[in-house]
Amino acid sequence: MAPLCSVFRRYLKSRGLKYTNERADVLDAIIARDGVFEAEELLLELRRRSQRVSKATLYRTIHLLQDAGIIVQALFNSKQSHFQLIYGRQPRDHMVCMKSGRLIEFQNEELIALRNRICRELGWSPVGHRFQIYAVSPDADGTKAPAHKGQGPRSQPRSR
Amino acid sequence: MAPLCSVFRRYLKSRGLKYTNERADVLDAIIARDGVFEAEELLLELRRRSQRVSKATLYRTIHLLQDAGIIVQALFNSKQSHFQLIYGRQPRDHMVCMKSGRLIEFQNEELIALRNRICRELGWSPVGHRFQIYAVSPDADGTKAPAHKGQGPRSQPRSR
DNA sequence: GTCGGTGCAAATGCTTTGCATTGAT
DNA sequence: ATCAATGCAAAGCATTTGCACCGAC
Repeated sequence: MAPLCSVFRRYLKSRGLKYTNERADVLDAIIARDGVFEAEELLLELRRRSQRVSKATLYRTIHLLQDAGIIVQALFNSKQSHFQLIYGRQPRDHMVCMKSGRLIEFQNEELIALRNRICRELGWSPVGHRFQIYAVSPDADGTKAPAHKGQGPRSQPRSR
Repeated sequence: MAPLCSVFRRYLKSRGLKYTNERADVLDAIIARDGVFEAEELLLELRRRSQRVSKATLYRTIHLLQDAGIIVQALFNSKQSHFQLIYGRQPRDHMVCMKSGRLIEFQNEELIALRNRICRELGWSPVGHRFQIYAVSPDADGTKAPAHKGQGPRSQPRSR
């Protein structure tokens, strides 16, 4: 499989766009994180590597990477967007603990098969999906941890 | 099954909160829409019925309804939140057309079973889930419709 | 040398909050 | 009467955009 940077490069070229240092740095930071990430975290990662990229450029690059099929949106709690590297990997789905906020990723062949079957039955052509399970992790069963900021199925009283 | 308003009422009472006209109106509007909705749409629905509810109250009520387990968040494209009535119904999952933006809901027993199995295998206890399929609907195959504002799997060039 | 890219600061747009007033119990 | 709820306008915050300067091809 071609390294990600050349995939990106090829994509950019095909669109008449340029492969700049900033764009390369962002992609590197994403590869380094290897998991679900949000924009702010990437900014920190970049700073850690003393690679300065402005917020504006970061967001613009994230969009390009989505178009290029290298990353996709993931998760859907909290108001900020989360992304994950997808190119050349099995798509991963997520399970979030409602008590501790712990997040794990998993893959499931059956899910894909089921997804495709559902589409076929309705006459649609599958392109992608997003699946997130809300659950309670075994290690958090008695705990009342700080919990994720997001908003999955609610149940706790709000602070107000 | 108890009517929704009394479920809501009971929830509010249990928290020492009040059942106000505004809250009742919001719930009614949600029931009337019966499907996925966003805050702004509810505001319109309310206005149509000449029931004036401020934006602030609407959002506050939406949170209460989530806590009460009457509605849940749904979808995850676009930046605004989408919700759907859930209390006393089978949870519905969604399929969004990447070309036309068309949205359909579906239910699938197998999905729930699969979800539970995945949880069990990992030792977690399922609470809920969110599943959205990105696909192309049969009727939109050749079309280049106005498409949803959201951001599922990207593929089209951005406007910039 | 050309366009496209970048950073900055300002703008957006959804959602939340502070506060004085109003209303349900 | 009391304590919560409402509406308004202001504040928040992640993300986007306008613009002048910079840099990849």
